[in-house]
Formats: sequence, structure tokens, C-alpha cells
Amino acid sequence: MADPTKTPSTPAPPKRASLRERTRAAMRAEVSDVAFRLFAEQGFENTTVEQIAAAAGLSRTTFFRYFGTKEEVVLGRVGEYGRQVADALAARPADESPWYALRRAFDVITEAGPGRPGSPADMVRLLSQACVLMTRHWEKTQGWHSMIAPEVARRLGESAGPVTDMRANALTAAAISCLDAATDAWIATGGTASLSDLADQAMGCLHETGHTPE
Amino acid sequence: MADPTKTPSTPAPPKRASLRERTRAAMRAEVSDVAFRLFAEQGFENTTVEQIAAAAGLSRTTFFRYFGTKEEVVLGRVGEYGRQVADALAARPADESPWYALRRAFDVITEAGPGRPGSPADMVRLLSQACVLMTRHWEKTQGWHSMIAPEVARRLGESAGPVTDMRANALTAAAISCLDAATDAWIATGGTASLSDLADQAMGCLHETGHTPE
DNA sequence: ACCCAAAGTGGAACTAAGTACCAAGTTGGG
DNA sequence: CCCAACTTGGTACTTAGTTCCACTTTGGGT
Repeated sequence: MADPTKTPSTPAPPKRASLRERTRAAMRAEVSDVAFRLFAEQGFENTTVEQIAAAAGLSRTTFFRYFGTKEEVVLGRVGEYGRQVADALAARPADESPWYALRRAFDVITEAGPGRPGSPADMVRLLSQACVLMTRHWEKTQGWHSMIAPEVARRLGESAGPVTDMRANALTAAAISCLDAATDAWIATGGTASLSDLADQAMGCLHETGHTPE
Repeated sequence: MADPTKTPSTPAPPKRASLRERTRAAMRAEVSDVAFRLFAEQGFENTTVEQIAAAAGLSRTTFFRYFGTKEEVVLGRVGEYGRQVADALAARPADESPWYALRRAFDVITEAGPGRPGSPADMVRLLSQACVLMTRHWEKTQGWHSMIAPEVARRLGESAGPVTDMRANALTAAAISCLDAATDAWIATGGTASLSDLADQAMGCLHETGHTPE
């Protein structure tokens, strides 16, 4: 695996947006478009870098100069939407609660109609189908999530159904995320802090009743 | 990438735990131990399948019969802990709130001292270092998370510090998880439902004020 | 208009993950 | 005791990703 930190794509502009850099960005965009067309036609896994390079009119070698990884083509696009969400979040009134502000920032994604080509909605479809994030796919099929979510669904005490399942999935994934955040913070301290306390903190900031049974 | 659904490891026991299956499980465990020793010594990326196979006394080919992927060695171990958490969750009193029950189920991980070899705590350390889940690493360094979390931290209105950062990370990751759950549910409906409503539902079940600014 | 250092390009050769296939060896259990 | 089923290792292949080198292009200053 390539180290994602030393991406060969944009080595931080030393001064301004020089002509060469703009050309480079344009190339990246064009190659990305070509790649996504192929992905949509034959799927992510079934599309080789060679095909993309050929279709875009460059060599395999050069492709890897623009994208360090095949995945990076997809991830780059995802990152764009992330930037939009981040911008939307920053634009929200400062006195809103973080959770509500986040919900409104996500409108950038949720309110985008699936009509326009290349819209976030379409991309979401492609991403889920493409199974790029093999890891997340695994987590949801074989990992903790699938083992825990059913029990959570049962505990929600609602009639079984797609909406209840979704709520259980959200709850489970959020909890796991909190645990992840706690362990990350714990590792950052070199293991000196109390992982248990950190987990309380992380989960508590989402639902104050995290400390009490009911 | 191998399809994680057709894992060559345990093709569903047709009748009982036959002798051959138990032998197989024992082999898997032993190979896994050898692999983790190598991972700990030289890191995940720098350890080749060939090395693991040689150290375990089997051929490369046979290794792939036990583990479809090098990652699966690690993921298998993670899955064991997941099963423990799931069991712990099922054992909690039925009248506890889901969120609290989840918190207590995580005690299996958080309360395990980092002393014993192969303890969850040690494994957590290894996993974060190994960067197996290249995706999650990316998400946290280049992805949405890193773009959104700082803003959330600012909005928490607390003095900057490691704990605030962790709370912001937890909040951000949880919100993204909710959005993921919503889009998954949305895709499951073929795009007929309102993604926006689903997002409200998913985020709302964690913090009731998700629907209101304050 | 000219020039050159820097950047871009493509090809060849390499490592490593993962897959497909085959021929031989082992063994469980009737 | 035996054979069908399972296991094993070897070879050959595809693809992602890296490294190196030689060649071409070009931006931008003189």
C-alpha cells in the first residue's frame, strides 16, 4: 500500500497557482471523469489502471503520477464533497448546537437531487456498489457492526422494520465510533489515561444518559 | 481484492465440529499467532505473506487457503473481540437503554489491562500502528473527519485540549456514521424514501435535539 | 527569439498480493 | 484396509504499485 501522506498529486504549491499546476489539476479532473465512466460501466474492481490510462490517453506510469492509487481516484471525489460539508458547517450560526449544525451541514448531501450527473446522490450509489472501502464493507458484513446491531435493534423495543434497523445501525456505528475516538485518544496518551473514563467521555457527549442505566 | 463473503476459511459446518475442522481451526490459530509476532516485530506492511508462510512452516499457497487475505489475519482477531462485545451486550438487563448497554458491553475492551499478551488493549495498539485499515486511516487524515472535526471542536465551546479533541472526534465520527446508516437505508429503498428524513431519523435517535437548533 | 533547468512522459524491470489449476500426498471413517 | 475426500505445494498468471532511466516538452527569464 502506498503511504497516503505523500500523495504525488499536489505537493503543496510553493507560491501561486502556476500554469503547470492548473494544467495538472485539469488533467486530474479529466482522468477522474474517464475513470468514473469506466467504473460506472464495469465496476471498480473490474476496471484496471491500464484501461483507465488507455482511455485517458496516457501511460500506466503517468497515471500513477496523478493518482498514487486506484482508490485515490474515488477518494479524491469523496474528499470534494467532504470539503463542501466542512464549508457548510463553518457557515452555520455559531450558537447552534454542534449536533444540529452537523445535521444541517449534511444537507449539502441529503438535499442534492439524484438527477444531475455526478451529483452526491449518484456518487453515493456508485461508492456503495464499488466496494472501494473494502474495509467498511467488511465491518458491516463480518465485523462488529453486524454482530451488535441486531441486538440493539431488539432493544429499541419498536416493531421490526427498515426504519428500526436503520436506527439500530446508526446507534451501533455511532457507539463504535465513540469507542474508536476513545482508544485513539488513549493511544495518544501512551496508555497512561483511563480508557474507561475516556470511553465514558466520548459516549457521554452524545447522550448524557450514557452514564446512567436509564 | 478478495470477496470477503466467500472466505475459504470456514465454509459453514455441514453437521458438527468434525476432527478435520478442529484441526483447521487450530492451524488458523497457530498461523495467526506466528503472523502477529512478525507484525509486531516488523510491522504489517513490511511483513510478506511468504515470510508468514515460511515461519509457520507452510507454503504461500496453503496460507491463502486459511486466510483469503493478509488483512484477514488481523480482521479475524478483531472479529473475536467483536463477538465478545456482542455477547456482553446480549447479557445486559433488557430494560437498560441501548446506549448505556452498549457502553457497558464495551467494558470487555476498556477494562482489559494492557498487561496480558494478546489482550485487546495490546491489539488496539497494534492495529492503529499497523494501518491495516488503510481506509480508516485515510478517513481520519485526509477525509471528511479531519475537515469537520476541527470546526466541531471549536463549536464545543470548551478550552482546547486533548479531551475536547476526543469529544469532537467522537461527535464527528458518530454523525458521519449516522449519515452512512441513512444513505445505506436510502439505497435499500432504491432511492424512493427521503434521504433527508432518514438522516433526521438516524441522527435524532442519538440526540433528540437533532431536530432543533438548540 | 532563444535557451535551459525543471517538469512531464513512457518504457522496462521489479516486488508483492491474490487467483487458477494441477498433480501428488494424507487421512478420516466406513 | 481402502478409497473418496480433503490437504498440500508448485507453477504460472494477473494486477497494483514502485523504481529507475532516458527522452521530450515547456515555462519563463534574458
